[in-house]
Amino acid sequence: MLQSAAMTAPRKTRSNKRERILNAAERLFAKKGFHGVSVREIARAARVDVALVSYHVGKKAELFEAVLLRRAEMLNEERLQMLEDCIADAAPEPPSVEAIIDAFTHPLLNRSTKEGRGWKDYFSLVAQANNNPEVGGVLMSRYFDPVVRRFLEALRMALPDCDERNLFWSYHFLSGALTLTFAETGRIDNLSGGLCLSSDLDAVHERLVPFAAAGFKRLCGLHDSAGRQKLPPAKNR
Amino acid sequence: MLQSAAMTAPRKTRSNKRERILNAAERLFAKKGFHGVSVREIARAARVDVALVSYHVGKKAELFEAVLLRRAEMLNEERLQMLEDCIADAAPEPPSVEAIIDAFTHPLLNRSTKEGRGWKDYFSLVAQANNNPEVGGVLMSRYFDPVVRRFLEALRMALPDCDERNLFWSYHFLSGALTLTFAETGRIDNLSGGLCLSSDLDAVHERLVPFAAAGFKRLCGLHDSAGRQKLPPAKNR
DNA sequence: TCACCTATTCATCGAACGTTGAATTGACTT
DNA sequence: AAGTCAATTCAACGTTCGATGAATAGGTGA
Repeated sequence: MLQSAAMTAPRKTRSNKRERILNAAERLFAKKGFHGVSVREIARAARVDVALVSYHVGKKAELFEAVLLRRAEMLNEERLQMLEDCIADAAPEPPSVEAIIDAFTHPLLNRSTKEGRGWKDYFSLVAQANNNPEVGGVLMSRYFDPVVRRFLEALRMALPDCDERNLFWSYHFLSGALTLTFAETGRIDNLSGGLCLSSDLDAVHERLVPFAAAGFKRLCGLHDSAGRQKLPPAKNR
Repeated sequence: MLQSAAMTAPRKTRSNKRERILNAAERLFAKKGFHGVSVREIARAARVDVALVSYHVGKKAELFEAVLLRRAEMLNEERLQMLEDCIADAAPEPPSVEAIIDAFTHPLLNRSTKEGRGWKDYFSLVAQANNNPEVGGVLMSRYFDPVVRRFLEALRMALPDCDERNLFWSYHFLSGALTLTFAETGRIDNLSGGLCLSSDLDAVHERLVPFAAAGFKRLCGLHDSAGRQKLPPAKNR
């Protein structure tokens, strides 16, 4: 994006080997995790000499970040656009909680179903990273939280006088549900005897939005602030 | 549990090195994942010779399973007991959705807060395993799904005529929210500017139960089956 | 034509990996 | 006192790891 001409058509050289490396890394990191794959294995899968990985991308950790960053940018753009659209559509009323959550989840679930395998691998990678104590609180925050803050602002419009901590925790629950979906581990296939499929993200999209919206409304109060129900103390046992 | 006497007081031999190995493995697997730790590093942390790992536990993969299994058994016992209690307390009425979800989550969150560091490490390990496509659909199913099925049966009592697929997916969302909580990545600390803390599982427990219960009721229909609201088609865009 | 620069290959470094067979210890039985 | 057996240590196997410096190829601009 920064170097305009040199990136798109630099005479005729510039092979696609860097892309091949990133693609292979994406697939293998998604399948086995950062430490579960060697740089040599990635290079082999990309049909590229090992030293080219260092040359084009850098060290192994930099390769991981490059894979993570590559798709995050376009994702974030689309999510913000969809959020602005849904705010504009509802104006001057605030948008519904459902519409906001849909703008948050739809660009992800839709890409994973409608586009190539690369996106599925990418989201599986995100799922593992998000639950990893080494990177979940750092890389994920860096790449995605700026967008998350915008969505939280919108949710404050839809849920006025909402308690801040309830809002953050509600988002946390939504993030966890979405994240486990991306992992596509097949566990629900087993549990449901084949009635539900991890890979059926359309089925998730139909259900995650109302599920999470109900949770947000319950915690963050959809009623007038006077009549809001109090949380149970949860001090049993 | 099988060998009764030899386990508890075998004269005086039988050091605790096997336990030390499992403890060190639990901590390091939780921090860096299966492939991120070497057997030698685990042995070093346990202050034990490398070969003792193979002798007492077996191969690296068997060590991982042993760590996972060790606490799963007592967890499952307590969860089932709490479920039976909550069913008995409510009888002859079916228990509330909130009570069932509390029986499902409380034994986990409570141990993680009230007991030693080992339990926190264990749950962090579970969080990573649950989101890992290599083991999330196999090991997690094997160790925890028998208990999950019992909870789903109870939820069918509380939510009669519930659509089966909605029930499974609702559980999936709950599992994701709970799982991300266990990871304790610190991401919400950053996002909320310190207002919420990953380590504050009491705050989670207060909120996860009503959040998830609202989602279950929304998806699985708390009203009479005639007046149930239909899901939006989600075919927008 | 020649120098230049990027892209690519080759060869190799030391370190760490998981696992195992053989040797040693030490408390108990006979 | 000798024997037994589980627990533990020691040493080493062959393999793979991430990284890099030096050499090569090949199209481009001077």
